[in-house]
Amino acid sequence: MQETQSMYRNINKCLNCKIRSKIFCDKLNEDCLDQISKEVRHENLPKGSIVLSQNDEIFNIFNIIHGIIKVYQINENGDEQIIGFLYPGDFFGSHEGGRYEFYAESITPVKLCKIPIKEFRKYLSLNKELHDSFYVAVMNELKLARMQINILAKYSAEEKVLDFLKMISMKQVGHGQPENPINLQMTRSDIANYLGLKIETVSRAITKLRVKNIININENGLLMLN
Amino acid sequence: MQETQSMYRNINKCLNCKIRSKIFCDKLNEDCLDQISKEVRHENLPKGSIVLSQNDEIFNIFNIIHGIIKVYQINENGDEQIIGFLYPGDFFGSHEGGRYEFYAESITPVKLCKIPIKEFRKYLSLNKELHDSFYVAVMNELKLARMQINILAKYSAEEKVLDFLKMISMKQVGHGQPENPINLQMTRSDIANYLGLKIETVSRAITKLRVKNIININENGLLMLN
DNA sequence: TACTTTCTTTGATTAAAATCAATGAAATTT
DNA sequence: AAATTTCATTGATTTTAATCAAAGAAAGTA
Repeated sequence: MQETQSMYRNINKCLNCKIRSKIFCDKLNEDCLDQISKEVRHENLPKGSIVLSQNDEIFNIFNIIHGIIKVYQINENGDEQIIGFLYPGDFFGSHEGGRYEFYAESITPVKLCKIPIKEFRKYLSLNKELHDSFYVAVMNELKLARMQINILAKYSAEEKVLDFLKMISMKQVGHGQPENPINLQMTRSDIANYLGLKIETVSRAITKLRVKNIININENGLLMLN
Repeated sequence: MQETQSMYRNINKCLNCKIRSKIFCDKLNEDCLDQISKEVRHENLPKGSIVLSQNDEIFNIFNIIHGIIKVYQINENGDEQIIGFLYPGDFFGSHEGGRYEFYAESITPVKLCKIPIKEFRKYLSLNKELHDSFYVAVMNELKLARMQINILAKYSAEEKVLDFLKMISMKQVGHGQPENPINLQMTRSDIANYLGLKIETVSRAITKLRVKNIININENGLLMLN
């Protein structure tokens, strides 16, 4: 971690950030960007890192620069419930009440942009466009949650799995990847948990979808939506 | 609808509103309240009224003063998916993108407070506390969506139904009702839809919970959580 | 490379929910 | 009040997913 960075480098960190256009950062002018650049840290973390924990006090919010994060809650029975998979350009960590409401864990190596919430709030109150843009990001979280509800309420395992694959494909497109092949970085166990199914059921559903030629495995062993 | 109202009546409409403390309105000072009172309309609607429709342009946001609203989306297959039940003190109708993302339909007679979004936005930008409070309300929606995800991902129908009953009980408490008995205003069909189950399964789950003495029916035929 | 360990798939069996069907209760309409 | 419609419960059967079990594939470690 380089604590001493030139003004020039600070500007560059945010100005040339490859996810800048995906998130509220594009609402900051160069002056602002220079200011906030000084507060922001880029962190590289290996697969399996817990970035933040449910009930911990909120000190930072995060943007994903690359890699995938799984987000889960521990429910009243002590069970893990995955509530989302986050991709480059997604942000996470902001909540009312001062404490994180879920765990965030990397399922691939990740590069994160870590913004101290205190600093961020300052810019929020100064910059109306940023405020609005942040609101859009929260609304997007809500949209995703409702997408998951619509998937979970489906009756058949096959439908759930197919919808899941379509959603991941969409996510890929969202950060500039092609819609096919589908890069399933999460384990069957994670998919099963997300969908309220068992591992074996997910596996069988994928096999059935393949037999029906709704999906297929390409020459590189990667999943394709037909 | 009385279009001519005295200043005095306007102030009273919001100042003495019984849900004022439940929602962002309590962040408005008397001057503000007087201003916004002129814009706000109270509407009484019978059971079964569609208050707003998915994809319609957003002109108003709503607070529930009394009664219950069910919120649902029509998914890509044309199926209805209920994503929430709203109670007095809940607000709905605000979305990014300028169009409502769901239908809102009364399942009891309701009294609503209807606020033109244009006016509301004006106050949002003038009043930082209101802005923050509104953000809290949106975060609360997100929390509820995640609660539904946690319920839907449960494996057994019995668990889903029990969690649903607990949630409704909590909702009642939230607007000043006792936690028991549970007033299930929605039909079995609505509950089943919300939980991703069939009507018969919901009915059987309730029977099983009663046999296990986890719930019981009191002398007035009302459901009690034990 | 060989050896673990973890992850994934498939099969057989059991358990649970959907479906089909009928009846009963409640609410609404006439 | 009677008739109709809607809603809720229960039973029998079928379908689906969970569970139990084992083997094969992939990834990580010694």
